[in-house]
Amino acid sequence: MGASKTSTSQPVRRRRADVVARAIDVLDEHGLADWSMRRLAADLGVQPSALYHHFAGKDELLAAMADELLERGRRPVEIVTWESELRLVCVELRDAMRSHRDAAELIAGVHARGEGAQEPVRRMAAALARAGADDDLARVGAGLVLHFAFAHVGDDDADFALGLEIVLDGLTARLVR
Amino acid sequence: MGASKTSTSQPVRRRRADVVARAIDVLDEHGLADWSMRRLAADLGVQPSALYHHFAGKDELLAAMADELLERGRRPVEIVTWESELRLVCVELRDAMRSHRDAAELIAGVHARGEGAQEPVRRMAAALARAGADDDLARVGAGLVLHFAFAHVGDDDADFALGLEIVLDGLTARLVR
DNA sequence: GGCATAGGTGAACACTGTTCAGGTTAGGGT
DNA sequence: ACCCTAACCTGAACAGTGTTCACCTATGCC
Repeated sequence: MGASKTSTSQPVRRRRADVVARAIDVLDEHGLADWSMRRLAADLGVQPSALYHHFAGKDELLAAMADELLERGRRPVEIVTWESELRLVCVELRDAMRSHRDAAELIAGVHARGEGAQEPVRRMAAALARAGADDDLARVGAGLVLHFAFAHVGDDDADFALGLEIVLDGLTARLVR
Repeated sequence: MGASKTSTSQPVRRRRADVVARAIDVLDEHGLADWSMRRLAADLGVQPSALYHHFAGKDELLAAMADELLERGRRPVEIVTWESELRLVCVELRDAMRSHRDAAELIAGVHARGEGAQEPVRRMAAALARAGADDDLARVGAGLVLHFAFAHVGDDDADFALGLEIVLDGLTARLVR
């Protein structure tokens, strides 16, 4: 961005965003298993304790990283059918999880702890609800597709597509009745 | 040391199975997050280093715990159809994952690391192959059902059953064509 | 009875996340 | 221009973690 510093707008202590960006760099360089608060702090040239002014703890920082990766993966596409929406969310998720080293473990782990990465499942549940699914079907179906995406990031494109079609078939059978 | 017998150390010999059983007790009492080699060792009245005569490391021990829990969950039931086999494996998995505190995280984590808990997915893939699925469908289908079971342990019985039926519907559509 | 070895000791290494009292710096309001 | 507040950071410490090492010992087998 070519924006110059404007004194009219908020100074925007964007330290937090810097930390997240750096945290993702550290993830790329060392992997999730070797990612640590201390290593990130060292990489930032800062004491570990400084990180606790931006994040309550490691889990919150990891959640912010996951959300950032999901946000970067968003693509503005016009949605037509509920199936295309589900497919799009899956593709976005898949791309996000493959965009950086260990991003799949990161995102799945954060979601398992219920600390973030909640938006994809909300979007899918909403799409299913719009398609006429009742609450149970929307909730279960969205969770089904989400966890399918989590579990099959490592699969090749053909396997991933096949698995997704199986799930969508099962959902269709319950929606268009 | 010299003349008197050391009062602080009394070697108690254990076997591998004893250690695993105790490890599961510790899991029940403290949860997975607070489970540690040192805590288990203390619970056994043994030095942490003694555990490394039975297991190469923490991961191997956790894998042994997961396998033990899955083994305990096995039930000898006669199988008729591929669907009933898949359902049975799911129920066994679900029961195993609910049988002890944090058993779901344990089993899913161990499986994610590819260190054990590989039998359920093999059984399901074999059932699908017997039903006429090609290699791709058997592999993808088994993984689909397995990860569904992993991801939805926390759901109530109705949600779990609904999700399973959706997946089975999707599979049926591709098998009986 | 001797011996191999499975099992155990206790200390140490190199880490981890987190907390805390206290210092430094930058911006906005008066 | 000043002060004040809040954000930001320091450095040390706490309470753990998994793992390794050299050395010792009890048990079962020939």
